[in-house]
Amino acid sequence: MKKFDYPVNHHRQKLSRDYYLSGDTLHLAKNLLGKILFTSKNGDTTGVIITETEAYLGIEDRASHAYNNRRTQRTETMYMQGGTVYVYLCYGIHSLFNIVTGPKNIPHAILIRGGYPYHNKNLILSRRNSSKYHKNLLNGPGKLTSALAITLEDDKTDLITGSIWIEDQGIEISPEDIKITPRIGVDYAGKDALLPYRFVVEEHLFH
DNA sequence: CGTACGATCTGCT
DNA sequence: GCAGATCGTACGA
Repeated sequence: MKKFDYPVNHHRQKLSRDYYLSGDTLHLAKNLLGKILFTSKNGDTTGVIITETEAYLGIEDRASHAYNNRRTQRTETMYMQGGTVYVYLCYGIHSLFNIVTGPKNIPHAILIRGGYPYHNKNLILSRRNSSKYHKNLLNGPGKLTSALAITLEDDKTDLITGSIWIEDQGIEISPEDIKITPRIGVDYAGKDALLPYRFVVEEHLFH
């Protein structure tokens, strides 16, 4: 069993506006693997290592909410500047957490689909109604938001100034440890359903 | 207005 | 492995 070697000296480095403004959403989706996603709720801060992402490439991507330049009350968030949080309700139950990327009016987003406990593990466990870590604890976008107490009210939060943010704490994921697959649950997207826009850290790195 | 359905999870079999 | 939960959103009448 291989255990990931965390950096000893935490050099807390919150990701900047410029990071999210990059127009290369596929690169960002890969680069976000290993970064730490934090939320602060009622004075409690929790953080998870991002281990799974999916890219949604705006108006030309049939799987994207913003396909064909669709602008509605819900999708308006996707047209905000990079570094904005996009949360929407899925299946009537789950709040899914996305990061808007690129400049204003380019509605790209990255769905965060999985993580590994990093900070305040006890609160993460209790929010997930679990007594100990197991491999299915945070392996899904709804589980992740549950663990971090992210709700629809967090939609439009700014990752630079708000109570949700992402840090680089020096965890590097090498390309050979990233599995690339089609996205999950987008069968309706026709040929775009097969695009290799899902990025998953090999499971053996964390447990 | 009415209705169909979803970037899912859980519990039960 | 599968059904049921559960409600906001999108879109058409």
